[in-house]
Amino acid sequence: VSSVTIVDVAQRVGVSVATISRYLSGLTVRQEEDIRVAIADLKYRPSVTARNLKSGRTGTIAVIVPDISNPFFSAIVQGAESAAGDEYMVLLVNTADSNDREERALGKVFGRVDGVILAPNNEMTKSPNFFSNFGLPIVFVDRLTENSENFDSVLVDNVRGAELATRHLIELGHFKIAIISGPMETTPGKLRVEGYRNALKKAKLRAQPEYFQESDFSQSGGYQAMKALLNLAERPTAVFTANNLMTIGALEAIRESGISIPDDISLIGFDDLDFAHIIEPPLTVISRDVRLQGAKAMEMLLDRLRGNVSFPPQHQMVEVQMIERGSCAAPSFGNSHGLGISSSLKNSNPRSNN
Amino acid sequence: VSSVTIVDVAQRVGVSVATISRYLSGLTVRQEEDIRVAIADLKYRPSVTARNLKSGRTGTIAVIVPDISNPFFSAIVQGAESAAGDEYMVLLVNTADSNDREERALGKVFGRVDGVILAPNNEMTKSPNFFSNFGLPIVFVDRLTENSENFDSVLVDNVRGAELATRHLIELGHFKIAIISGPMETTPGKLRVEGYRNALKKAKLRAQPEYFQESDFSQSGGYQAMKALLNLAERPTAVFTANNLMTIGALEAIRESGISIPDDISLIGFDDLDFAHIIEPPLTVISRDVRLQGAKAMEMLLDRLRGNVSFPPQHQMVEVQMIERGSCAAPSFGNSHGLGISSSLKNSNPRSNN
DNA sequence: TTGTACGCGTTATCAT
DNA sequence: ATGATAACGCGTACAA
Repeated sequence: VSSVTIVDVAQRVGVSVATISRYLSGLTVRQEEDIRVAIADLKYRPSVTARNLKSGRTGTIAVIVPDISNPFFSAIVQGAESAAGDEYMVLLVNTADSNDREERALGKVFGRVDGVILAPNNEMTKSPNFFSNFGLPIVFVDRLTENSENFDSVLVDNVRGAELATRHLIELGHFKIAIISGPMETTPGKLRVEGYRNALKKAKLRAQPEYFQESDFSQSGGYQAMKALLNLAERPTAVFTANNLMTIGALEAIRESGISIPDDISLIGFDDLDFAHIIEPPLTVISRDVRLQGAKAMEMLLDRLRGNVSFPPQHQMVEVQMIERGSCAAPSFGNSHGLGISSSLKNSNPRSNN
Repeated sequence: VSSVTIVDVAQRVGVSVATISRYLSGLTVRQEEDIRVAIADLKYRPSVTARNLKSGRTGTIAVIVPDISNPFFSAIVQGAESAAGDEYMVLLVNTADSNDREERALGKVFGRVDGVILAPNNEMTKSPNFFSNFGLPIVFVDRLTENSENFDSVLVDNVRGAELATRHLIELGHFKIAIISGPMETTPGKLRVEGYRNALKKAKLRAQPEYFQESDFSQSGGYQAMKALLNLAERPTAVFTANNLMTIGALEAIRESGISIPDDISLIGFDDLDFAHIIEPPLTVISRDVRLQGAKAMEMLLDRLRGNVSFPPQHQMVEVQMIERGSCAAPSFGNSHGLGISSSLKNSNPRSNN
């Protein structure tokens, strides 16, 4: 676009292009001052593209996520961007939860970037193979794929987080504990169910199939799953929602049904919501530092890029913590199970609007 | 990275590089089949960088926003990304509300992108000059700068939105109406105040200085501003918060103070929140299609890029609409001040819900 | 310190 | 339809 090249500057000053190039690289040259003014005068800007071609590097890193509209992935992107520093910029791609789009995205970024931070749609994608072919550095964030153990990754402690949540409910006295889970073919989907089941097992509680709702990590999915749970003859007294969006959906369904948190049902979600402390009751959640997770992914990638390509794949984990607020309480046994009638009193409250 | 180039393929097949290049461009060549297998065999991938150098185009568009963690800007980015199509990818930059970083960002993206979508930090930045120097297509989104009328832009109808909100409060019977405004040096900050004042003027209401709180579009800013309003001797009966984040902050402050919405105070915000309908009471807001706005910006840019560089600067506007939910009601005069009885007849209608 | 000249991987022009 | 070759803009080894 700029059309004024290094030769224009050279001619203007009356030196060779090499001299200009050296000046640009910070080397000491004779006519520094003349060159400076010539550059300013001509409004010369070095061509990034030409430099890329020479150097073989692009100064760009791709961040590929399934759903930017999910605040979780926004935060990942934000963390990665902030950690990129002055040296690298981030190329953002949304795969819209489609494996097809994900693979095309990988094809599209190839050659434009020096590395990739990928949150794959699910574990079935063949992304790793793609990259092992070409030797592009890649780090997986939040989610893995088959064979991805050969690559760097930054996960969260999914199992522990889910166990923490479930145990909390158990300790409050619940035993009819449901889970609204993400897709079992995703890493967090699978592992959070594992944590849930671990906790039940340790408490010698049986994992009842009707309390397991596999959903899709979306708000509407969470809504429908919660609806289903509420329609059960013997509905759970507590539920663990496996991600932020589904927690919102579940909340919606609960609000709509007119039952109250935590009196009628306890709710705990994986990942905090920025309004969790504002609503009534404030939501108890399993939380983690998402931006940090994104930043760590970027840092691992930068390490690779800085030549330390040798060391074996690193697998980092971000800690979780439970933030107790007001959405979990001991179960009330007044109305509960026993004999099918349980839910008859539910429709006693005539809130129809909204 | 791939190190296998077009000449490798050419040698393998036994033709010249020109032939391979032609095959790649879709022209008909003799040994199509041989070439195909050679490419697959060698795992050859054309160098994007080399192509960029030749063509002078990068296939990339920069999207520069002040704060990706703000869901509003996330949605802008998302809209832009989705509208980019197969031809372009988006390079994301966060300026973290710093003019310095914004200008450095412009410098960094220069040469790497074919165009820019910019939401400037404020109207004081000299970004437009920067671009007019180099002739890089740019479209402003959501915010303008001085002299930016010479460039494409996609705004929202700020004045109308603010007027709508304020008028709604007036019609409910409020006359002690406060605004928590964004920075006056930003476009939405300035124009939403204008709309607020317009509405007051049309109703022959005086804009009282103590009811004007200039804040910074952040959650904590909204929180503090609302705190200040609540501490007033004669506190407002209604407040209009000029963006999403400040609405959240205001909500926090109100919750904390123990007064109730809408009985003690009415609240209406500019821009919807994804949990606005979940909380109690659900929030009345001025809403717009943010993703559409981002998508429009991208489309305008693509139009320019497709050669229609000639037509004069376009200034599009996205429509707003009010979504009435439950956070605004007629003022209750039980506890309040002296004798502004004027609007007493309005609270005869007990519309509280939805 | 400076200049010359080649190469980075492609595409496009010009002959053939 | 194909081949040779000159650009694209820059960095750098080499020689001076």
